[in-house]
Amino acid sequence: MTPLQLCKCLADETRLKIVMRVRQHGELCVCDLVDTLGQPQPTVSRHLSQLRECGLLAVRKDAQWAYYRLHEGLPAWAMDVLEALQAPVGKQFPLKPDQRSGCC
Amino acid sequence: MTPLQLCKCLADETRLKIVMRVRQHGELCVCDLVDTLGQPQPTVSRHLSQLRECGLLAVRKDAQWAYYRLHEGLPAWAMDVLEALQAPVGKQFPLKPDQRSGCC
DNA sequence: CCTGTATATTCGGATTTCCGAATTTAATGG
DNA sequence: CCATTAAATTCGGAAATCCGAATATACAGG
Repeated sequence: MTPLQLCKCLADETRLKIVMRVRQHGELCVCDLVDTLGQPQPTVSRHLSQLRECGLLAVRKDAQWAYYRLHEGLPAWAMDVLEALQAPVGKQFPLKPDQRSGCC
Repeated sequence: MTPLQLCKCLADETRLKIVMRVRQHGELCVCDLVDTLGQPQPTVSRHLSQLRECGLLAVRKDAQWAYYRLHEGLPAWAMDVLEALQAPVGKQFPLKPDQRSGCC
């Protein structure tokens, strides 16, 4: 995970939103992301694959659902970047439990 | 300057290097950047224009030279992002005064 | 003026990135 | 089995990005 790779991962609106929201919630399933992002499921899934392959996100699969989280092995500087980016964007999307899609 | 815009600015190897080096030195002229980046002058100039237009860099022109610096009006969270990114990349390019190109 | 140096801009094409549509895989429950 | 739901993948084309080459602009010094 180089700084350039991280920046490229975050240089797309959908991916940036995904990472920020996953960071806020600790763990999110794909259907929650699809609902709140308003983007078609294949699009979200493609971006998730990308974020997984570059080591930014990790998955946990439970039955038919997939739960994404920040990868534990992320270096400290990367976590610092995400924290700094959350300041202006993150606060705007506080997702209360009762606003969840409830799909899973 | 939104987080997405910042990430896009930094999602290119040349631009990332430019910003990190400018941040380290406070101010750098174009010819210094051209020399140390090993990229053709039009390429560097194009990236500098981009970074200027999005508000990341500011210019000071003195005679035939142009000196670039981080824009003073950058929000705190953006400065934090740059600081976090400097940890892994920045330390690798400490440019001592006697390693300057000396062109200006 | 004329030359040389520093920087910026333009233009076309090549490459990369992104997305829509359709399909596939996998797991669950009847 | 079959239908349904969640998620991933594939494919082709559209759109955005990047770069090389050439040119333009601006300034300094003779």
